[in-house]
Amino acid sequence: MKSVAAIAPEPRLRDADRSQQAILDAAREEFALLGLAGARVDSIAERAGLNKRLIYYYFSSKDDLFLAVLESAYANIREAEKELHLLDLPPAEAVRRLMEFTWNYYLEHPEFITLLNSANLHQARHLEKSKRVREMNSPVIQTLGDILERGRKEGVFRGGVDPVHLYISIAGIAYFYLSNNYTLSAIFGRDLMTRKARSERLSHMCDVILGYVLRD
Amino acid sequence: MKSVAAIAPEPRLRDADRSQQAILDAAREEFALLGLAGARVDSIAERAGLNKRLIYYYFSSKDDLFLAVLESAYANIREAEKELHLLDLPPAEAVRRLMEFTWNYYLEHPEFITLLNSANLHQARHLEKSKRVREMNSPVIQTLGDILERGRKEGVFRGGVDPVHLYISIAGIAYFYLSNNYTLSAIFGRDLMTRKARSERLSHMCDVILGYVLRD
DNA sequence: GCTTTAATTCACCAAACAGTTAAAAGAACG
DNA sequence: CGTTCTTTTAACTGTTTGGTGAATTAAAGC
Repeated sequence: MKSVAAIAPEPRLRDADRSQQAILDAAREEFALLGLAGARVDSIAERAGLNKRLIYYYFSSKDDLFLAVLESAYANIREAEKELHLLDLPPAEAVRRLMEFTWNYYLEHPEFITLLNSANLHQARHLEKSKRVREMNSPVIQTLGDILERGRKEGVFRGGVDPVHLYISIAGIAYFYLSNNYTLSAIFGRDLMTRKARSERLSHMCDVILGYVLRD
Repeated sequence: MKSVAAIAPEPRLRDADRSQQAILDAAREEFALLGLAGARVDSIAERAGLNKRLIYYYFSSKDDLFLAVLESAYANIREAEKELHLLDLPPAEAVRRLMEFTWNYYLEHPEFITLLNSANLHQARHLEKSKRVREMNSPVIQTLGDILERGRKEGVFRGGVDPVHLYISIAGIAYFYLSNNYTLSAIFGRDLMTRKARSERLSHMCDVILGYVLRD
C-alpha cells in the first residue's frame, strides 16, 4: 500500500491552483443562482470549503471575481465551439448543427445564461476591462460567414445574410426560451421543460432558421 | 385665478393613490436598474420622494413590491397588445406587425426586459403567488393562432405551426438582441444600437419570421 | 368642532455585508 | 534547522440593509 501511495503522491494539503479553481467553481454557482448583487462572498467561501480571506488574496474583490467567472464561462463555450468542425459539413447541415449545439450547450450549462444576464444588467462593464474576452472574439462568426458564402454559391442559401445577425438569431431563439422559461411557463400555463416540449422546441427552431436561410 | 383653482381642486397634500403610484414608478426604475437584490428600499423611497415606512405600509415587503411592479409591467404590455387589431390585417401583414410591435415595445420599455430577467433569476416564484398575471393569459396567443389558421387556409402560410412557439421565437429574437446588447457589442466589437444597426435588425427579424411562416 | 380613520414621519434596530488585520503554519531550499 | 516565500486562518470593523413601533398630522364623517 505504501508504495502505491508513493507512486501516486498523496494530495497536497496546500495547492494554490486547486484552491483558485475551487473558488471559481463556487463563485460560478453562487453568481448563477443569485446574481452579482445577490451573491454573498461568505457563501462562496463556504461553498468552496475555504476561508473567505483567500478569495481576496487571489481575486482582490467581488467584482474582479465575477469577471474571472465570466471569462472562464466564455472560454468554455468558445472551446466547445471549436470542436464542432462545421466546415466539414454541407452548408445546411452545418447551420442545423450549430443550432443544435447552441441549444444543447445552453441546456447543459444553465449557469451560462444567468451569468450573461447578470453581466448585461451591469451593462457589461466587467467585460470592458477584460482584454481576454475581446480577444476570444468568436471565430464562429468567421466560420458562419464561410458557410453562408458556400451555401449561396451552391445555390441552396439565400444571399445577403449577415452572419452576426444570423448568429444572434440562432442564439436568441434558444436563449430566450430557456432564460425566460419560468415566466413563460407561468403565463402560458404550460410546462416548457418536459422532454416532449424541449424536443418540439428544437425542431421548431431548426425549421425557423433553415426556413429563413434556405432559398425558396 | 381663484375660480380656476376652485374648478381644478388644488392637489391634495395626502393622496394614497398618488403615493402608491409614485412608489411603484420609483421601484420599477430601481429594480430595472439594479435587479431585485441590488435594489435598495431606501433608494426607492428617495426616488419616490416619500418616507420609506410608506413602502412597507402599502406593499408589506420588498418582495411584494417587486411582484406589484411585475404585475403592472405585464398589465402595460397586454394593454398595448390589445391596440394592435391584428385580425383586421391580411395574415402576413399581421405577423409582420406583431414582430414590429414587439421590437418597438422592447426598445421603448427597456425596463421590461431587466424586470423579466430578474423575475426569471428567481424562477418566477413571485408570479406563482399572483393570480392576476395568470389571468392576464395573453390573448395574443389566441389571436396569433387565428392568424396562422387563416393564413394556412388561404394557402400563404405553412401548416403545423404552434402559436406559442412562434410567439416565443418572435419575442426571443428581439428580446435577446436587446437584453444581451452589452455583451454582444463587446464580443463582436460593433455597436449594435446605432440607428442603422437597429433598422437592419428589424428587417432581418422580419425576414426570419416571415421566411419561416410563409409557404415556399 | 369633535372624533375617527387614514396617510405620513421619525427614530431606531439587529442582522448581514464587503472588505481588513495580523499572524500562524506549510513548503522550498540552503 | 533556519530562512524565506506562499498559503491559510480566525477574529474583527465600519457600514449598510430590510424592516418596525410609535408618534404625528391631514382628511372625512358626523
